[in-house]
Order: sequence, then C-alpha cells, then structure tokens
Amino acid sequence: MQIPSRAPKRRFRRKDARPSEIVEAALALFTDRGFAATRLEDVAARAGIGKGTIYLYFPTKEELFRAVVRRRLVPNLDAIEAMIARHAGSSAELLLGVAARAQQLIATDIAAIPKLVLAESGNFPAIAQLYAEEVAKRGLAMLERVFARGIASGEFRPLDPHCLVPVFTGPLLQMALWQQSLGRHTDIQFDPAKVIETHVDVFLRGIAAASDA
Amino acid sequence: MQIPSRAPKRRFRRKDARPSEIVEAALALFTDRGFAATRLEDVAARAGIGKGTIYLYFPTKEELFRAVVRRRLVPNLDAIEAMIARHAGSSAELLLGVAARAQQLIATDIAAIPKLVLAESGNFPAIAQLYAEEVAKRGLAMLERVFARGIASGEFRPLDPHCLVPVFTGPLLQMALWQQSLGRHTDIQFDPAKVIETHVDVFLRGIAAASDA
DNA sequence: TGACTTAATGAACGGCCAGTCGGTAAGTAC
DNA sequence: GTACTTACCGACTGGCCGTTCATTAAGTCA
Repeated sequence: MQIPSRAPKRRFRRKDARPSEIVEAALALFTDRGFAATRLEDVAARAGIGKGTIYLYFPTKEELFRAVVRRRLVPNLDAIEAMIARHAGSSAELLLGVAARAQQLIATDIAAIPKLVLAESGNFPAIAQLYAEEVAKRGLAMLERVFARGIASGEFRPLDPHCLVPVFTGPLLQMALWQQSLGRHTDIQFDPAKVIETHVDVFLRGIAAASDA
Repeated sequence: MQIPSRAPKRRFRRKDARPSEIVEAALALFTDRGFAATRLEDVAARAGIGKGTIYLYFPTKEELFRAVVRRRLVPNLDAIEAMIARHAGSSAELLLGVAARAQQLIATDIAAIPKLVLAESGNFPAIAQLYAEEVAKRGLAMLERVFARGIASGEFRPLDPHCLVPVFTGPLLQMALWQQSLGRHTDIQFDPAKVIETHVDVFLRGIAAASDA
C-alpha cells in the first residue's frame, strides 16, 4: 500500500551505538524546544535514522526523556558524590569544589535538564519522580552531610543542614535556569563564574562559625 | 448547518467581568497542567463560559498568557517597588522586608508564573521578552539599587551589586519552583518560611561590612 | 411589541504528531 | 548463491486542540 516514495536512504546497522546517539540528539532538541514541542521525527533526523528506529530502543517519548536524565545527569552526581567521599580538607574547601563542579556543568547542555524536568513535572509525574528520587534526594542527602560535618567540627554555625541545602543550591540553579531560558531573550547578562564566586564567598562567610575571612 | 445539540445553557452578558474571570481560570489551570497542556475549552469551562467567548477578549492563547503575567505578577512588583521607595531604615531591614513579601507570594498561585515562563520561554519568545522586560529587568534594577545603597553607606561589603541579585533571589526562586513542581511528587519537604529565614540570616551576615550579628 | 445591536455559543475545520506496522535491505549461515 | 534473521524505514492512522464563524439569545430603545 505504501509506495516508498523516492531514493531510499543508505542504511547501516549499528545496534550498539544507537541508544546513545538517540539520547544525545534528544537532549539537544529538548534543550531548545522543550519536551512537548520536540517532534520525535526531528530527533530521528538529528540522529541520522528513521523515526521508527527510535521505537526499537525506547517504548515511548517519555521513556526516552527518562533515559536522557539517567544517562546524562546521574553520572555527574556520582562524580560529585565520589569527590565528597574522597575529600580530606575543610568543609569550606569542599563546598568550593562542589560549586566549581556545578559551574562547569552549567556551561554544558546538561544544564537544560533541570529546566525540562521542572517544566514537564506536571504532565509527566514519572519523570518528576525519577528526578526526585535519583537526583534531588541523593544531592540533598549529600549536601546535608557536608553541612552536618562542618557544623559538628565547629567550622560552621549550628544552622539546620536541611534548610542550608536550598540556600546553597538556589543561586546555582538560578544561573543554570537563566542561561537556558530568559538569558536567551534579553540583554540582561550574568557571568555565571562571577556570580557563583560571589555566592560562595557570601555563603561561606555567612555560615562561618566565628572570626574567619 | 449546526444543530444546537441540546438544552442550550443559560447565558449572561457581563462584558466587564469576563477578562478577569478568564485570566483567573487560566492561571489556575496553567498552574497544574502547564501552558501547552491546558485546553482552552477547560479554561472556558472553569470560567463558566463557552470556548468561543475567550476569543472575544484575547486574540490567541499566547496573548492570554501574557495577560496573566501582566495582571497578576506586575502589580506585585509595583507594590515591592513602592515598599522600597518608602523605606527609611537600614538596607538589611529592607531586604528582610522584601524576603518576607516574597515568602507571602510563594504561598499563592502567583508562584507558578515563573515556572510557566521558564518552561515556555523556548516556544513563546514573546512571553519570555515580556517577562524579561517587565519583571526581571525591573526587579534586577530595584535590588541592585538596594545593594548599591547599602554598600555606599558602609553597611555592606563592596561586592558587585549586579552579582548579588541572583545570589539573593536564587533561594527564593528555588522555593517557589520546588513547591510548584518536584515538591508535589516526592516526600522531600521544605518549609519555605524556615529556608528563607535561614537564607536571609546567612546572606546578611555574609555581606555585612564588619562586626555585626 | 418589534427592530436592532452585540455578547455568547459550540460544531466543525485544519494542522500537528505520537505511535503503528507492512515492507525493505543489510547482514549471516550454509 | 539462497534462505533466513532482524535492524531499519517512513507512510499512515487516530486523536487532540487552537481557532473560526454561522447562529442564537440577551439586552436596548423607541
């Protein structure tokens, strides 16, 4: 019934490489169009394959999104977790390291993922849950421990570690979101490196136990 | 051609009240479904009118969104601006007041607007621009002035006022976004009041010029 | 009361796209 | 070579929803 319209394109069979290529293409398009507005046909085109091929590897568009989060974001969290585990110096130095790492990530396309999750959490609870469990919960626990340690050692003031987490991450998140959304539609500019440097400076001074510069 | 199917619903003519009612219904639905996923038919139903009626007052769905931003968010910005203008005490007290005001707003449905703008900025540049010009730019200038004043008076350390703005607003934004998205899909809880209190405490101590508690 | 104005209605239209599936061709075994 | 397996393709379907517009009825005025 279907007349293969014209010159059929050259095919290659590469079962192993496909999933990563699709995830890569999907993140790139989700990043600048949003999840809902991205057509799977375009993802396929960018990955250099046909639309149907995506369905050989991912059962639905939503599952593809979950794969993007798992393959691109979670490994970075692992790396930060490892960094914290192996750290020996002061807690303040550790936070500086975490912030530096976050700043690196903000410069990559990975920074778009939080925006996407935020935007789609209403329509795709499964995505929100994945992110909450595998990203937010882990990151929260991680930072709470860092703060608790610094307080226990007398380095930081005795503030609630749970409350300190969003205080610390808020400005980092704001930089990531700004770059991914409003920053593209206005002449207002922020230099993420400078803002984060200021933030860490202010934050560390603000939680320091006593005399400290 | 169209057979008015069944018992036509009772009509009322209320030209003046319609726009606000529509905006109200739209914000409520946008809030928990997102902009793209909200059907105009549902907005109409919630406002107690027919679908076509919306088009008597708003030319497109996008324009309706712009109206939501303008009617609900901008007046609050005006209020904060006025508060700053009339303030006489220290800059630290002023920032406390601004944070308290933000905390109040976070408890209302207005907190959903930033999430919506963020989410749709890619697909609707006009919305991003409206927000950037009439909300972000004004808010930025406002806070920069507060910081500059505090620095000039010797109350704050000489940090870059431009960089301080996202440092100050980041945690506030994060609380608003958390409540509107992830907070609904996980058992991780934050008490916005406590987090903001901690933030302001840490922030003020972090930017204070010298000895100060 | 009847003529007129205009707010309000909702069926129908048109365009879009996730997901399906019959079919093609690259690779493989013999 | 021939038969077979399976990665891959893309036209098509079905449903959704923003927008239109012919029609209806509420209000107004003489």
